[in-house]
Amino acid sequence: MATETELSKQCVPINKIPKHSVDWVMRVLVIRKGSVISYSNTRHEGTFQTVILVDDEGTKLQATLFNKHIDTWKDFLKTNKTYYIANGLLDRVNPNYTSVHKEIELTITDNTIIRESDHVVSTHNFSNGFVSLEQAEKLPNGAIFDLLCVLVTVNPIIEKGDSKRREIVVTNELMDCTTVTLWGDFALNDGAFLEKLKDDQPILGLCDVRVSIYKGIFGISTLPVSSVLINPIFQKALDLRAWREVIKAEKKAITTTPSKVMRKATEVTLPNIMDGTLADTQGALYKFKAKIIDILNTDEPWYSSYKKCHKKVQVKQHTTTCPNCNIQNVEYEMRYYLRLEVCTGEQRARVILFDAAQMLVGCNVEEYIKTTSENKEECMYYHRLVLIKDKEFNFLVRIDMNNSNPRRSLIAQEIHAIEDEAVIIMSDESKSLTPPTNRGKKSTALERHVLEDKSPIIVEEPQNVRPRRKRSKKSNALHVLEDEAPNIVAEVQSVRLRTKRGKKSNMQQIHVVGEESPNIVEEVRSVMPTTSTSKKINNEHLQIKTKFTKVES
DNA sequence: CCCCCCCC
Repeated sequence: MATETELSKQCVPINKIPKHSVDWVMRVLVIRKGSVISYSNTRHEGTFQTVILVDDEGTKLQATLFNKHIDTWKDFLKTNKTYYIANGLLDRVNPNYTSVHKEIELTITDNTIIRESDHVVSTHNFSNGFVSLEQAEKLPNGAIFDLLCVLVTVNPIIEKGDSKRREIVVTNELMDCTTVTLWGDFALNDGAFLEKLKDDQPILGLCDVRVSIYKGIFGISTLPVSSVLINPIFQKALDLRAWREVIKAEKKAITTTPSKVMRKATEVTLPNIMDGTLADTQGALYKFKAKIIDILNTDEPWYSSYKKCHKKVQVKQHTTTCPNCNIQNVEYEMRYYLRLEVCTGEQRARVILFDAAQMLVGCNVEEYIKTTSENKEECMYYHRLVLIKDKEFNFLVRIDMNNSNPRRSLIAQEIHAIEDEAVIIMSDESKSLTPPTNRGKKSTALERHVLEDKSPIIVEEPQNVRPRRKRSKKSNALHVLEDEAPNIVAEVQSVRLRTKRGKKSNMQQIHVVGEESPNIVEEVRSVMPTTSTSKKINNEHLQIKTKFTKVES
């Protein structure tokens, strides 16, 4: 048996292995180990298992184990660990199936040697391929890409016949929530694990997922070759995590940060809106700053709304009527209806908030009615509502043309305290999108898309929120390289290193996985910055963010 | 030696 050093010397990057060669050694990090799947077709029946590997160059390769090999290597090829693999069958990809590598895939044979390694596989190149949601949104339907995002919600699994799916909702600092549909194994296993973790709003690295546009709405789906990385530890992911920590420290719901529509809306002044100089385009949205000077219906900021037309229903004894639709016994629900008096200088206006009232109050209307009816004076939501008076807000409104009221009536679709936005909004949409490296890799059936950021408006690159590790003086070339690229250092590792003071850790994690024990949840928690650390990060982050200048959209 | 990618 070859020693680790010997194996190490023979190691070749995946893309440098000569075609048809059987004499090679690769060193790879496992980013996914799929479930064991049974199959039966006209030719064969049996079981197989798929593993996704990545090497130092960021090249991904799919490995398949069949039948007895699954059991042989059951304690090997574990997610987040590094292995030497030698003497596998490197075959051309089957064009009928998707693959993570455009040309080759690996089959584990009787001759295959697999050995666990202590080596830390660099995720530098691998992490370069990840794009943000706003970059992903520009991709055409069907494009395959790697995404970094923050998990917001996990919906229940839906099973229809043999098909299992589950929707999760993700976001990032500049995007609205986006739905990712997890299929099969991803819905069942990864989805269940994510559900446990969702309150921590983990950062997700979704590898080889696909753009899936339905009815014009941008969405994302997993493929059989996708991988789900939970809390990846490369720099891009840490940057996103730093943003999430800011939001958490501010005790804000990640979903109530200003939406993309809000950020992109044309900014006008309240007099502009009220004097009729703006084009009366139906449905046009305008953004303006104003101070709330009065809440006109503090007592009951809601109404009974017919579920179909949203107009107010009349409830008389046991019959409900929608005067608008002229129908009786209609189904209705309570809906916010908050009327505000706002002003900018001398200019006053009335603004109505329907569902947007939740952004001010902090809970849905049912919760609001319930808690205020129990004890209004002790209800935190009521207090929050009352406290909006005399504060300045950014409003996103549409002008209600159908109102019989001769005064223009403004309906707010979104509202955000200005003090809040100063913290959250960074460089707006122009935040420099770090151009992804041109990997140019293709999956078999579908073109793998690499975004070309032709003319990025570079405002200012954020500094690393985490201090770079000091360069070790006696380190060899590889170590220096790693020190210069802190994104390849596992956070789990760095946390341990900090506590263990210089003891070499054998951990190779590039992310926190959802494979097995519930201890992993604890692991995630332990990795989370402590309050003081996160405060520090926040401050640094904040300073960086406030340095950004706003650029016209 | 292979489930092929779905759905709202």
